[in-house]
Amino acid sequence: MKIELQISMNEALYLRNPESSELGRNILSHSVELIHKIGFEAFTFKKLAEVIGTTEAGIYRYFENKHKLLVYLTAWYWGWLEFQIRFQTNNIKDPTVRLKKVIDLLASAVEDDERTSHINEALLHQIIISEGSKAYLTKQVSEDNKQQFFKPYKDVCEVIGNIISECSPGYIYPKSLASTIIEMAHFQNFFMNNLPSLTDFGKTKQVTEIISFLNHLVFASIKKL
Amino acid sequence: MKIELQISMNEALYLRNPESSELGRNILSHSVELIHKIGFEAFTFKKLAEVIGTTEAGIYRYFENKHKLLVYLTAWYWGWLEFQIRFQTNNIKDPTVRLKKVIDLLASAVEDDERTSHINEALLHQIIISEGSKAYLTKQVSEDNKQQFFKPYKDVCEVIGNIISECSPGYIYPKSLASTIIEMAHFQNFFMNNLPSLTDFGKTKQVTEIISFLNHLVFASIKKL
DNA sequence: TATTTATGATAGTAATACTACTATTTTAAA
DNA sequence: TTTAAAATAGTAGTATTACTATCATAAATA
Repeated sequence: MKIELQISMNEALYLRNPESSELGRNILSHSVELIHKIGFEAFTFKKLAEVIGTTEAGIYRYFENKHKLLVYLTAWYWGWLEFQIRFQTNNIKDPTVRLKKVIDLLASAVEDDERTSHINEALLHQIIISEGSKAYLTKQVSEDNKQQFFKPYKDVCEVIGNIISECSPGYIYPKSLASTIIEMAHFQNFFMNNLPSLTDFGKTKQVTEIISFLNHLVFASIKKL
Repeated sequence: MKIELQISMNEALYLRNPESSELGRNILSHSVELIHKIGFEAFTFKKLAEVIGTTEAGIYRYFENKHKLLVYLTAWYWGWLEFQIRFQTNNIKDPTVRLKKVIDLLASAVEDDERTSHINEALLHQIIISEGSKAYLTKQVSEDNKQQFFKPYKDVCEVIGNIISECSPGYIYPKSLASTIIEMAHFQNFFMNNLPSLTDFGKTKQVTEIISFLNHLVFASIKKL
């Protein structure tokens, strides 16, 4: 039996639901590939339309502009990741074990998830690493936030913050520590591969080392002194 | 006596040295103001030229494009900050005290430095917080890195990494911890002001709380167990 | 004084980021 | 079954962006 995994998206992110038609799904899958290939700055709706074999205007019927599309893709990613976290930590009693599992999920290279047909999660994970922060590092961040565009990201942060608090009820920075490990899971990966002298993993370039670093950082922080 | 502070810049960052002429210094000072005001995405050389009262072509004689200008400004900032760190930690024996001072410098709101006439460090600090990562989160990061554009950033990271190692010679992630506190000094500030639920400082919005968080994070991490 | 150098003004091009309009197909109601 | 509404596709056009090139003039310097 094949189970389809549907992630419910904020309707203000699109003009027409891209999950609802062939063209829409093509926009999602090919935008992931194209952004991964040429980077978000060089990515345009015209180039995307050429790849898909449709017209620029066709893309604009689904997304207002490329910023909205990036926010859509990041929101999708965080929604998908929250599901992964809930699924993979389900039935694990010990919050410490759950927290370790979360760090694994955040930092590990993602494999393409068969349950979501059109989006390649492995490529999307790479995009989140190198382009993800651009979704909120803008002048419109507050307006976008009012429209709840970043809710999936904040939800993941909250879930992780809650596990941290479960591990260590007295720790007073659970949310900041959560956002720190989320961001660092990505930044240390980017640095390791592109600016290796900013990390201690430049020689081996192993994600497992990032995981060890993050585990040490987190468990040292929440330990009762 | 007024002492001028000159930061030596990588020559590949500009076409004509902006420190060498009135127009060049105007480009620097007004680009800081304009990027701060409208954000890097909306910032164009045409708008900058209008503000300064010159022409677009005039700006292009100094900088190849706005990306190079952003990289210039971030490199300038990190050069300036390294000087601040060396100056303010000079003659302090205890590496622990030095490390605390560094965290203060990274996270604190900057005041305009009288010794650098044209650049407003307070505004530049805000730009680094919200736009700084865009200098390296690009497809050209490796080429830019080969040209040493990020050396000032890496130097600051190395200085901090060395202090960490001095505090705790056995700690095996000094560089990654250094890049973590640098990035988090900025990201926690951005989150606190724009996406407060990602932090524990949303109520007071006090930079001192970020400093406490970072101090706890760092000293818990490097403590011998 | 001659000459390099910096700035200014104007124009032009290709690409980007859209919007508007028309044609066609699909669906759904009368 | 006819007809009208709705969705989709394609064409064309505009304003802005991101430059480049040219020429004139002013200032600095040799």
